[in-house]
Amino acid sequence: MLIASWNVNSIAVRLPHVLNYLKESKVDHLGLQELKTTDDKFPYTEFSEAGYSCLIKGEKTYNGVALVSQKETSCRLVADVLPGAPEPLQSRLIDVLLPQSKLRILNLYVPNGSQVDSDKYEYKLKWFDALLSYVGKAQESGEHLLIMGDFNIAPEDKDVHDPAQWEGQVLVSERERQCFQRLLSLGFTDSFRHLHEEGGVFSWWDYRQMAFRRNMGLRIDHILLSQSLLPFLKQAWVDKSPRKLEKPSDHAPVLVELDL
DNA sequence: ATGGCGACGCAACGTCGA
Repeated sequence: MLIASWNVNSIAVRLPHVLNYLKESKVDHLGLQELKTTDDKFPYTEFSEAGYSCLIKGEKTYNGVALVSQKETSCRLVADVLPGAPEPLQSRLIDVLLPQSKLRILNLYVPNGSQVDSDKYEYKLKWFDALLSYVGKAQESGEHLLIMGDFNIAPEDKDVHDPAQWEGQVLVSERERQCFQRLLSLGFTDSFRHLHEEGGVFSWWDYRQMAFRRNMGLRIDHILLSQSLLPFLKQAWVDKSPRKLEKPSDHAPVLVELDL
């Protein structure tokens, strides 16, 4: 089973890339973030014609998440709102159960945080507190749990192209990293880091400064696995190829292969 | 040099992202 997470920065603009990617990569489940569109404008038909069904939580202009799954898999929406998330409510979580494999997939778009000491930074930390509570409750179900998405947190300095330049900034700050560690402490494993020790592997590169060409990036997109899923992990990687296309998203897909 | 790029809403440029 192939599972991927991709911040597409507008599904309207990136639809051709996403459809091509499904065709080439044969992923079974693709979590999308930053749809930047409302549910009624989501391109259900195009995905359906490609053999995929979609559970989505859209929003006008900002945010928006979806789980795109091969049609033959039965999927049940568990939640599309994060209880206890701070106001204003934003579309940043979709929680889907695949009953056949007893696998629960949480697809997230964690708030960016703007700048340390901003209101948005506090929003991010509060949102993450709500997430920790939610995940704690989800664990009581006894299902396999996979948490993926754009976390907007680079867990370690080796996930940052220039740690000195980024020191203390949003996405790498100590409080954000503590949030990420607290989530791992609940019993989750960063799939990529579990299989790869090396730094310098990133999932996001700024559009400016020719950052991608110079590999000036951050690893902020992650797929976390519950302990019960870890024995099934075969591979974890970042696929940089879509970032090389014309008009790319600033993020690349991150993937896992599970022997489920 | 704190902007560079890109999407959105909307019809000029401000907001947001990371």
